Amino acid sequence: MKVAEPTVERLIQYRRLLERLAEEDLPVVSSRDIGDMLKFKASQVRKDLSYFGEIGKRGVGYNVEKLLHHVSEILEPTCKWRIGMIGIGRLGEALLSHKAFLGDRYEIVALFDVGEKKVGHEIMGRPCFHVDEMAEKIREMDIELVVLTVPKNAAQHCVDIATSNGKIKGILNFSPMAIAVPEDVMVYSVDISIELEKLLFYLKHKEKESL
Amino acid sequence: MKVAEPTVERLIQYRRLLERLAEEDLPVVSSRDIGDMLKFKASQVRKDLSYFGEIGKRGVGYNVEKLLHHVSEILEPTCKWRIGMIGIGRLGEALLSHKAFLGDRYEIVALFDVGEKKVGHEIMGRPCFHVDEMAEKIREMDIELVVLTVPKNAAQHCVDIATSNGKIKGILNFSPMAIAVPEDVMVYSVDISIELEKLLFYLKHKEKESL
DNA sequence: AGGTGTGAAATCGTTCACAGCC
DNA sequence: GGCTGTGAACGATTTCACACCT
Repeated sequence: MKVAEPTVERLIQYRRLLERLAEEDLPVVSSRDIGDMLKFKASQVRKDLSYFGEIGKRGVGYNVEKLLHHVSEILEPTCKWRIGMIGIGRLGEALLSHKAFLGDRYEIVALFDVGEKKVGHEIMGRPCFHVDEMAEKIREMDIELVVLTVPKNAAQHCVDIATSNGKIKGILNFSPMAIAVPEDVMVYSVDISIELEKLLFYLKHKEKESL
Repeated sequence: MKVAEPTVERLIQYRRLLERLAEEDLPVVSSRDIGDMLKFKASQVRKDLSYFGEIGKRGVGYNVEKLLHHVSEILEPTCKWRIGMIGIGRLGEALLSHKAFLGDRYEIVALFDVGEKKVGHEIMGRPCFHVDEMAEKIREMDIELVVLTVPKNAAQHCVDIATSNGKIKGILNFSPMAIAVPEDVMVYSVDISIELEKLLFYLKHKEKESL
């Protein structure tokens, strides 16, 4: 079954919200409640949730526990992913301790860098290897996913090494580069300056309008 | 003139690419070249670029300098934005030194936190104030934009204080929360775990398919 | 009454295909 | 021949509107 990307994005947010609501022991929510809290239209919420079967009760709403279970099921990965992080600068270190990477559906098992102060040491409990050993370690350690937090000049080089032995299935790219990868590797990018610049652009336009 | 969000996103990437090409003294590029480098369809590139006037030469391509100037003009803010950063944890510090915030179109002029070790000190050259002083400092220092890098429990509270005096026009939110803001405040969010989870979701689905 | 599930309509964004210019 | 600019076709996503259930 094919699921549209905006839908997946919202499902992830539903799960997050539902986890909170479940903790607060709220028994039911309506699509309108969810929409208000997450800033989506109620009809959008209903469409998303009905996509995987009828789960709500007409006239009542959705049972929080049941819905959470349902949504989690949809999102749950089949296995625990082993992740390598390339580039342990400030951003890399920040991400290492970031909640996003503390889930139990994945684990950062190895770090890669080129700095003498890092290679050969443990950083926040994970071993750090030299980028030159990366292909080897990826194979040895069964790493299928990498998080890329290197400066833009190094990005493509690191990607080439990482993907060279065909083990890597996905890359989460924090560098501001459009990286080239083999066909079967999936890339998602988080580009901080794009979001900042978008905000600036639309702020400018709103100002113009209101003159 | 209204510009679609995906278009703005691409324009930002065109500018980035063109800056590089200009440095390399490349005189002209075609829509196909640009598309290949950024992974967009050539027709998409042409549509985006023609949206603001005819700027290319048929049979030749686009003059790099001229196009860069043109695109920059479209994206250029009307003023230099003064930014406040709320929450100086690891992520905040990483962003402080991140290239995204080093541009000359904006400047982080103040930091806000609650930690004793930070408040009252300078961090990477910027003064850090207590969150309780935020409303006051925002007014005094003419801050119109905030970057929010606080834990999720603190997010809404900080947003409420920051927006309380109506000076703040935009928020770049790094916390995994749908924050509530006054109508005239624009919010963009960078949600790291959403991107990671999306990647995991589609990787799972690709695996299933290929069975 | 109140709230879900869902086809149909509307909106938004991308891609095609080709005329027109260099 | 090569490449842009653009209306028209297509595809994707959101929203509406209402039947149906409790």
